[in-house]
Amino acid sequence: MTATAVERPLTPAARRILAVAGDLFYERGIHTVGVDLIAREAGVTKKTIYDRFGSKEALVVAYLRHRDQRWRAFMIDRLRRVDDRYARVLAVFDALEEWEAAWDRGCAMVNAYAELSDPAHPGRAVARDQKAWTVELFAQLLDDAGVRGAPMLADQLLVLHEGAVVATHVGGRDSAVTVARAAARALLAAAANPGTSA
Amino acid sequence: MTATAVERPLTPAARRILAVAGDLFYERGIHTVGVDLIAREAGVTKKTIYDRFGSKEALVVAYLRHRDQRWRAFMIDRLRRVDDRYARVLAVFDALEEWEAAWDRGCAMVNAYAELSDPAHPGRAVARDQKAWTVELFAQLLDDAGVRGAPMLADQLLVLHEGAVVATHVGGRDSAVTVARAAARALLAAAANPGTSA
DNA sequence: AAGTATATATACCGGTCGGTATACTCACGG
DNA sequence: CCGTGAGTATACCGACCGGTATATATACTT
Repeated sequence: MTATAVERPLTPAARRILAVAGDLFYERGIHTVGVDLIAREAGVTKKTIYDRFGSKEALVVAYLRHRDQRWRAFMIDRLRRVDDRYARVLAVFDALEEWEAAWDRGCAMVNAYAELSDPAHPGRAVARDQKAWTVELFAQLLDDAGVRGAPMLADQLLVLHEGAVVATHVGGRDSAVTVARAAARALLAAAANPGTSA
Repeated sequence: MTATAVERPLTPAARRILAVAGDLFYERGIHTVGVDLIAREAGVTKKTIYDRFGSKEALVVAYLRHRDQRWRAFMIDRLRRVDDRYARVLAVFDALEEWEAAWDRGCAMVNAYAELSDPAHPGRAVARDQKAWTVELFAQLLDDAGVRGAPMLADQLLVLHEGAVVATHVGGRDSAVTVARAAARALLAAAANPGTSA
């Protein structure tokens, strides 16, 4: 009963803290940003941070969750605009391209995984959940499009999705999302029209 | 002339430092590992570290370079064992699977990119170079296999390669390399036997 | 009017950060 | 025999780390 705290709405100061911490964590990394800096930038004292979030670790988890929610909401919104169920599968890559253009430091979940080396850190579960959600999204979209009998395809699309982000930022390959979408289109076509190959 | 230092062989202490720092940086992350810890674990004083490497940043770069060299040598060795030029393209994923089984923290280059938020940090160039080398490797293998006229394919294989690593570790999807190899096989077959699809 | 929640300001804690300074030992090569 | 390179030991530096303590002000509820 007491284990799961009630989701109370954030106080104004807490919202400011989360916004500032989100920007700083994403842009400069979790370890390099101290709570003193967050307090200063948010116009808040350290005590307020600890009163609202309890610890830096909890603040990091809140940051990752918030970021994950934004990403999911963005993706759902973009997919809703696409009528054709078949095209909607590939529209994930259009949305990714748009998202990528707005952020220059890659995937916050992947970056957090890299920084949080302790397997027990709760932030890792947030990152893992996002990837599970994404592969489930692909599976759902494929099912909606009537593409069945290709059990690996949703996982393949996840791999293309994650690889596109890494290739863009770490590899500096600007067209990686386009490249990934072309691969996705080919795999999707092969699964939708079986028998065209030996 | 004086800009590029001569590659002098590492002293025994320097080798120990690099080995220990490599393990610690990879396993726990660059920021969480201090030079005091490296000195202690390597049985060396801090002064020796700074005498040999000059700064922590330079030590990080040496770590990334060393790691990159190991990876390239491993890949080249594994590919040399495969006679068939066509199969050799997919053998990259077999080698990756073997490599992945030996390391539990994903790609050191991707992790370093996440930690080194300063775009000017020289470690970033090492990470980028590895991805450029990998895509060039794919392009060479495809050319050797006689697969031409698919200009995006090498980049697509890189995306699958990087995505497989992320999906494995961040996403916890154990079969991601297998999934990626299947996708690579399908894309390769389509490029090698054109005209089987509309 | 009292109590609670939210916030401020300021000072402090022990510990670690990357990096430097000083002094000493040892082995090797001219 | 003497200098040089490689190494150890130890102490120190200012800055920052995550986190806590204390005391005060304000605003909304009941």
